[in-house]
Amino acid sequence: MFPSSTVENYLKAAYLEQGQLLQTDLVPMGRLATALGVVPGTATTMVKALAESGLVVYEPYSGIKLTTTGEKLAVRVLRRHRLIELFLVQVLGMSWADVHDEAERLEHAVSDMLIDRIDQMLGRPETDPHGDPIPDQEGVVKKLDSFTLLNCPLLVSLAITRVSDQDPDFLRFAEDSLLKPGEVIQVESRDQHADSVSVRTGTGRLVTLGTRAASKLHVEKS
Amino acid sequence: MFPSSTVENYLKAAYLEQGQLLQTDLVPMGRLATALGVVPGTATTMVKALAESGLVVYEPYSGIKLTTTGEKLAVRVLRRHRLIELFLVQVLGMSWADVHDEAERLEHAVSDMLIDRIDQMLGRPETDPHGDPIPDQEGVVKKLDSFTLLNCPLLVSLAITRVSDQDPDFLRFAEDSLLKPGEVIQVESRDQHADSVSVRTGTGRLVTLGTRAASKLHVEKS
DNA sequence: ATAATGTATTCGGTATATCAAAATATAGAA
DNA sequence: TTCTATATTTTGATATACCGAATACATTAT
Repeated sequence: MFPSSTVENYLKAAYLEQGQLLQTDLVPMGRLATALGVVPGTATTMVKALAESGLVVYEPYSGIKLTTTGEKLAVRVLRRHRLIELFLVQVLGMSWADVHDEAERLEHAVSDMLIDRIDQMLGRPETDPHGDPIPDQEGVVKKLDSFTLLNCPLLVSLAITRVSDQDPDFLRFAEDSLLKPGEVIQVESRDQHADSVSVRTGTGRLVTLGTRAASKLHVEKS
Repeated sequence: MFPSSTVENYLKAAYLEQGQLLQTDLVPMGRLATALGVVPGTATTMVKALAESGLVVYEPYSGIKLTTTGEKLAVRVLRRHRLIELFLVQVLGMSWADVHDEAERLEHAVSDMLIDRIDQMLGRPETDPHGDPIPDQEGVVKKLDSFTLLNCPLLVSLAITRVSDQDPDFLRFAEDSLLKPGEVIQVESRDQHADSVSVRTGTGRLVTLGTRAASKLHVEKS
């Protein structure tokens, strides 16, 4: 059968969590439950059903890992989500700060036919409004961006490529500070003890960010 | 709370059925169940819940009627549905034959904000691709069209205003026969015994329809 | 090695939405 | 009026997805 919205959300969450794991390759239950906004017990129950359907591998007390099938489905959901986000910004003129929530619901409702049409209309784009890569029809995801404001070289011209946070308030702040993808900036200095990073924006304004925020801004040499 | 997709579908179906009742003003359970593709027992259970929530008035063994609240909700769903259909045709270039099913899912996923943007982008349209009226923001539905091919005058120039069937195959047939909304035609003759109606299309071609099909084509003097 | 801590799992329940089949009501025919 | 056909309701189950609280496990600190 067709995966329910809930199943799609579990797979998507597992995929995204998997992408930012450090040591192991298993996503622990707690992470998954938090990401989905459910209590751990619910995640356990659901994950067992997903394992039953061959979408994840479940190691009790350790965590889960997507199977090839599960990953394919997750990537397709991500493709829909990101194409919709870009469509909403480019065609409907919505703010990049608001498109995430809208896409969160639409991603489960659009047909493959419609998504392909949108993809075509947008010219087969490679990234969404936040700079996240859009998987292609075959499910291939371009893995790029090496630097964040925390580990990039100082005093060289850099272009923002990605802002990895979906909170509308943070996104509006980034927009107002000229830190949207595409903007050119330069990191002036980092202060280990102050836990901060100072950035010179395109207009010459100096913005100081905490490392938490700085780690969300990805750049490449420009 | 917010109505579920299912509740929205029940209200929408009730509204549409209510609109084509003849004698009574109560939609019988059977009609509702058929429209929704569920067994009668399911409809009964659900309708009791809807009555509990004050969305319908339920008369056991007779049928249901939407309350003011229920009707408002139904009309809002219909507004979303029809605006989406038109958007898919006008902006995404989809065929009018295919947009119904797509809209059927999207209508439950779009926000009011997005719908208003779409409405604005389309120039506050009054009808969808099938000629059905689009309720405005306040929920006012323009009730028009008086004639169908079954009761319109013969041998006068008429414009198709509405095609009241959502079956893609029928819609494709109508399109191919130049019987889409906007097309100008003329009814040549009706034959009671043959159960048929003969129509001269814009190109001078003669198309003969059964009364069942003819009743789905609405016209106005042009 | 054992206790304490934090994470996971299990268990008993709930809400929503559905079906199949049995029971019952209504309306029309005999 | 009684019978019968049709429509409706009731009943008992099922599937999905969730919560809260009790329990079990694993790891870390003592």
